[in-house]
Amino acid sequence: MPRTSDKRERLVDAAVTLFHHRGYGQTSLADIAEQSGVPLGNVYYYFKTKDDLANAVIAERIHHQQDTFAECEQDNDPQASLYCFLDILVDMSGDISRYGCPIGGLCQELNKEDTALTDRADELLGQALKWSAKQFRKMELKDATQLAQHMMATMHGASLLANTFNKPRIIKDEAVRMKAWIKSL
Amino acid sequence: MPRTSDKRERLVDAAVTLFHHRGYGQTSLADIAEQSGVPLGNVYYYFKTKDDLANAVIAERIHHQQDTFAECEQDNDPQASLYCFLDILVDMSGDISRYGCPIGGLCQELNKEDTALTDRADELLGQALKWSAKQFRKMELKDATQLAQHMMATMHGASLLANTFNKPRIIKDEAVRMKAWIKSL
DNA sequence: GTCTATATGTTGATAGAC
DNA sequence: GTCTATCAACATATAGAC
Repeated sequence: MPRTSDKRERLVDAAVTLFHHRGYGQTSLADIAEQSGVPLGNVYYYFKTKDDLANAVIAERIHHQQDTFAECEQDNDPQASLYCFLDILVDMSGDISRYGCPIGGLCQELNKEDTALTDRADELLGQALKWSAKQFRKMELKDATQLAQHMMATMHGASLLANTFNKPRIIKDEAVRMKAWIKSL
Repeated sequence: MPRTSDKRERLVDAAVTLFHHRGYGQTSLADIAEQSGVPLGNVYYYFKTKDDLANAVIAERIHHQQDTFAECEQDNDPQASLYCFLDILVDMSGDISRYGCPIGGLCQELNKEDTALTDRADELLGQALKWSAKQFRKMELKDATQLAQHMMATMHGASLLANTFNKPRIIKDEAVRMKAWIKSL
C-alpha cells in the first residue's frame, strides 16, 4: 500500500514519449509497460483503458504547455513573449524534425478516431491558439485571432516539413520569418 | 483470366480513401477488402504486403498531384499557377477539415514508421515543394526555395488547424493571406 | 497494490481447393 | 485468377493468486 509508488507517473512519462515517437495507434500498452518497468497487467490498476492513459498524457501536455507559456510571459511584453515561444520551438527543432511536433501529431492522429479523446487533443492546440491571440491583442493589433492562426499554422506546417525532410533548419527559418513578420505588424 | 479485372484498381481506390479518412495504421486490409468488394484472401494476389498496397496508394497520389500541377500551369504564368493551386486547396477545404490533408497525413504518419515507405511519402511533399519553388523562380524572385517552403508550411499548418477545429474557413483565410503575400513579393 | 496467467478479438499473411 | 478457411502474432483487457 505504498501511497508513494511512482508507477503511475512512470507510466504517463513513458506514454508521453512513446506516443510522440511512434504515435498513439502504433504504441501498445505492452511497449509502455516495458519502458516504464511496470508489468502489463498492473497498468490496468492505474488506467482502466488505453484511452484513459491517453487522457492522462494529454493532461500532462496541457500542463506542460501552460508552464511554457507562463515562462514566456515573464516580462509582460507581448512581443517578447511571442519571440520567446518561437525561440523555444527552435530549441526543440531537433526533436521535432526527428519525431514530429508532439501536439500536432496528437491532433492529427486523434482527429481520425472518433472517441471523446479527439476533443481533448483539440484543447491542446486551442490553448496555444488562445495564448497567441492574447499576445497579439496586448499588442493592440486588430484581428488578433487571425494573426495567431497564421503564426500557429506556419509553425505547425514548418514542423511537418522539418519532420518529413529531417531538416530542423526549416523550423529555424520559419521562426526567423515569423519574428520579422510580427515586428512589421 | 480476365485481364480486364478492375479489382486492383478498386483496391487502390478504396485504400486511397480509407488511408485518408482513418489513417494507414488504423485501416486494416479487411476494411479495404470489404469497401472494394474484393475477398480478403484475394488482396494478396495483387499486393504481397500491406506496404506494397501503400506504395501503390502513394504512387497514385503522386500522379494525381502531377496532374493538378500541370493543370495549374496551363497559362504559363507562375503567379497565376500559384493562385490556382491555392484555389484548389480552398475547393478541398471541406474534405481537409473533415479528414485532414491527405498528403500531410501520410507524411506525418509514415515518418513514425521506419519502413522504406517513409521515403516514398516524402516524395509527395518534395514534389509539391519543388513545383512551388519553380513558380517562384519563374517570377524571378530570390530564395525561391525558401518562399516555397513558407507557402507550403503555411498551408499544411492551416490544414492541421482546419482539421483540428473543423473549420474549413481557416484554409480559406490562409489562402487569401498567401495570395496577398505572393503579390507583395 | 502487485503481478502471472490468460481470455478474447483482430491483424497481416498463407494454404490450398476450385 | 478467385475465394474459403485458417494460422500465428499481437492487441486490449480481465481473473484471480499473492
